Amino acid sequence: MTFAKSYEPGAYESDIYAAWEADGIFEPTIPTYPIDNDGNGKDDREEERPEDPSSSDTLKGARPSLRSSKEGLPGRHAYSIVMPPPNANGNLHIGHGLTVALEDSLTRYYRLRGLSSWYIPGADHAGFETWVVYERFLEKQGHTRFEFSRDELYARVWDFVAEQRGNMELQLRALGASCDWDDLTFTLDENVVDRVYTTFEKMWNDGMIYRGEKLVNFCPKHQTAFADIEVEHKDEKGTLWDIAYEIVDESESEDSRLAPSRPSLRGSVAQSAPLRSRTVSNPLIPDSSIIVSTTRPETLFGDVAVAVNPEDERYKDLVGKFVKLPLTDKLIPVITDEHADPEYGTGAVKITPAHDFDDFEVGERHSLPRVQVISEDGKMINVPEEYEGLTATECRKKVLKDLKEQGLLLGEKRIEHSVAHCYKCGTVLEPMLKEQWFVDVEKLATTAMSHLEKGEIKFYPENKGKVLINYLRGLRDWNISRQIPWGIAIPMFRKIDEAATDEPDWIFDRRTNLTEIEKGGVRYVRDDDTFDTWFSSAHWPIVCTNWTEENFNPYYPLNVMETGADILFAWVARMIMVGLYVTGEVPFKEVYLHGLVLDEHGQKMSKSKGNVINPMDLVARYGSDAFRLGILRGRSAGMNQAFSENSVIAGRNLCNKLWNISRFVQAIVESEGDSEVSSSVSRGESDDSPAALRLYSSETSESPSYSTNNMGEDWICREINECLEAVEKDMTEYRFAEAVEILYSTIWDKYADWFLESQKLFKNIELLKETLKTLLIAMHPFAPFVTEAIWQNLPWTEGFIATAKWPARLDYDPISAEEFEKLMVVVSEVRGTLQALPGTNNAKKYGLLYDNDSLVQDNEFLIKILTKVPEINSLNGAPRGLRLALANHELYLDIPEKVVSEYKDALTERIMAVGRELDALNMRMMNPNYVEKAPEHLVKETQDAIAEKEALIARLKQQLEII
RNA sequence: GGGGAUUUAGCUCAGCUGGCUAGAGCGUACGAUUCACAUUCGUAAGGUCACAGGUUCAAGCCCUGUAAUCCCCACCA
Repeated sequence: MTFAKSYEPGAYESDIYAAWEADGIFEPTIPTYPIDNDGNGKDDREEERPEDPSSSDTLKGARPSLRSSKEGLPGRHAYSIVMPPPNANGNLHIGHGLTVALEDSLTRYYRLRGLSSWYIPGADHAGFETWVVYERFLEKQGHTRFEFSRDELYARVWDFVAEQRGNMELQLRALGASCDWDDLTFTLDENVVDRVYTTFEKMWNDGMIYRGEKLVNFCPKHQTAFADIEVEHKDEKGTLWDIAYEIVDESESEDSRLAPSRPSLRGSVAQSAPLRSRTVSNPLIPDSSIIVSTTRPETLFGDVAVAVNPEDERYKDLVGKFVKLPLTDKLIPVITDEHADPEYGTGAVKITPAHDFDDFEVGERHSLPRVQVISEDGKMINVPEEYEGLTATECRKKVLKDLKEQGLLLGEKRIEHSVAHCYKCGTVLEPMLKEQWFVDVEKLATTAMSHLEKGEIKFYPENKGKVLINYLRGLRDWNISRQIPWGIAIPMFRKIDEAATDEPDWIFDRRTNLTEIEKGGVRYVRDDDTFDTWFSSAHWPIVCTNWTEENFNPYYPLNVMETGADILFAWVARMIMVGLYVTGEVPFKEVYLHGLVLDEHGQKMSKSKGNVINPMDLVARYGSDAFRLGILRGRSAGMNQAFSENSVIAGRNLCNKLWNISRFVQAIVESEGDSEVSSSVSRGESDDSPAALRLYSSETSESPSYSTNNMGEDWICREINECLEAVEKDMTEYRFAEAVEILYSTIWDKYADWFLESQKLFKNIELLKETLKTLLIAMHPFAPFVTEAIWQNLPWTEGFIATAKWPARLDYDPISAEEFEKLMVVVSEVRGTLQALPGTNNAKKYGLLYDNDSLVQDNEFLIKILTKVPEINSLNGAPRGLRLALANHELYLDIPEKVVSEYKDALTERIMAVGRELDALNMRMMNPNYVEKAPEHLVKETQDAIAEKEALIARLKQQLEII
């Protein structure tokens, strides 16, 4: 293969990925194995943070003996990370692009560091999301869900998803995700379902699962309930109506008091007995009524009380009395409850436990019945005949009209209040009384909090740990039932043999493939609901790593959980709770949360705004590496940050630069190097040794294959070492953008602009090879394709760069490296001054004169090539030309006096600028406290700087006088 | 009401343990061009670090307060 003139990602990427995959280099190398009889296999693990492999002896040397009796089964050296499973049914969006860029960089980095890295891919059945898509699909075909049984629907969606699947996996490959595809976990895989059932059974046996009649947020369109977290609250304008409830004389109502009943678990429509109509006071006189305010008049039929605040003096006398529910004969009591806010409206509030979350709680406190008046399909039930069957909206109109006619509607006003909406279709959610399965979260949350408070999980950004604790503190019981067929069936069966009174009403059974089962002669029917997807997703680290009770698993807990900050509560919190519950360990040691990718103006991407960026489109145009580099740029943990094509273009340019650097080095090696020399760099790994084994090949302190011959060479070694150190630190701290930035500047500004330029003069073949190799490996986690493409093109590298060994530090002479910095200052000053001179193309016109300056004298050719001045000579005789503004050098540009005088203004400005700097330094030294209290080295630095600037000013002034 | 963030160059963002003469990319201006790369090279301009106090020898960074922007949770009869 040869190097084309520019890097064409499209020509390499898919072949490279296929080669990686064919060689199985993404597979982890450490197996799990049974725990010994003593059962404490886990405890032998040494506390090891692979995130910090730079500490010298972490990776090299002694293969950790996890158990002396189990040779060859290392317990560390494992690095595991799971992919938040993308929807199996969809395409990747920009968020997935970021996810892969982050996670794959980590995976590749730790793979290069020699850890057995396992990036476990997944696909999500995305219960509700996919269901919505499928239902729409059904509708288009003229069908509805009600034509099919639950099992039929499940089978149909399975096929539907199977058709779509694979697309997403191809896209992940295109992004370079170094996943082990054999271990892809689908959220409906058998092992997932098994594990979920096991957990559910355990919870059931532990008494943490209960079936409760509670109010749930119910979407009338999708016919399913949601968890609190899935509800979207929006502020909307609404109307608040004042309605008079007539007060009934206590004595009259004594006999027909509405008996408060205990809310039974099953009793949904404990309807009060209808009461005969009776004479009442004049409704038009407010004194005879109690006025309540409501935004939902149609639910008044479900009212079971009117509540006032216990402190509210206005209603003291009314408490315990009864009021007549308008449009009916029902009498309901006036009760006291803190919920009633004396400041709001009239201070009296109607209580409708079956249709309002607060009222539900009030009802619980006062043992009030729950009267459901709106059914799941949105029709009125349990209401007077003339309202029966109306939709809630129709009913509202009629109720208002009828109230008005009776003079009971006393007022209305427009208000703004927040309304719960379906996050998918925007329909207003109806609080609905339903029996659902709930998880009692108290124990789970308490345990999770205690582990979090002990700092067992490190969060990036740090504050999210506290946010999570705060959330867990107020967590309410978790509704895990969903009324959609596409999901994991809840393994609970209800008794249908009425006669079997001794048997429990509900039993746990795994045979969810059957709608009806028999056990002990009793027949049971399957609950048709499925699990909330977060209930199964909460097991993700457990199921992806194949964690079991029996085996020691070096990949659990995960090293890191990387996911979106927006699902901290929905997912991360639940993984922690369930992980602890199932395994007793936190499921991951660190959490990195990324924010949203916004458009270039900081706006959220949305289809309606038309500002959606498709990552695959950018990959197609600029290459996978360019995309990855671009999206990591300027990004930090937890922040919603803008993204634009420009950053991808910058990434593309870097890839091309790297390509051309390699092309150039390769050309030098070919033209100058002889084969004998080049063979000495190969480092003793035989060609046929599998990649996996090379991971553990001992790292030795081999003597370098090169020697440095000039200060530029020492300098680049030093710079590369610093770069490596920075990248290692940045990766440990998840500072991806910084890692990319230091690589960018090292490769471009230092390696190409200075070192390679100087190598046009001095060619150090071995050093060129070694430094290029080092930079390529360091760059590989972020730009896997171009580095591999180059690696494969270079004749002196072997195997895949993807499984290469993270480079060791380069040897160099630090004094010589420091000298090069001085030379750079000289070169920059020459360039800058030439630019500032009037006229163009100055570099080629004027030579450089030095007086008694060994740095310049010794590096004449190097300076010439870097500044492009035509000649460099010793100044023989009196100074002439333009003196350069360098404190420690006697350097002149050989310029005619006429041109020099034109430079006078620039020179004056220069002197002023240095003067300002000098003043600031002097101010500092004049402060006795500074001299006394600041660290000694700082004071000395200041003194040195003053001396230097004073000397410089003196020289420049001298120059000015000459002009 | 409770909680969490953000505010630094025209734009998007770094700035970690206080030592800064505040950085990068993009953009802008000027210049270059056979010799790896115009997806290039060189040079430069561009800053009241939101504001007001405080601590300190020293504050972009720490403390107090203010303003603006944003997110999450709860409530809104």
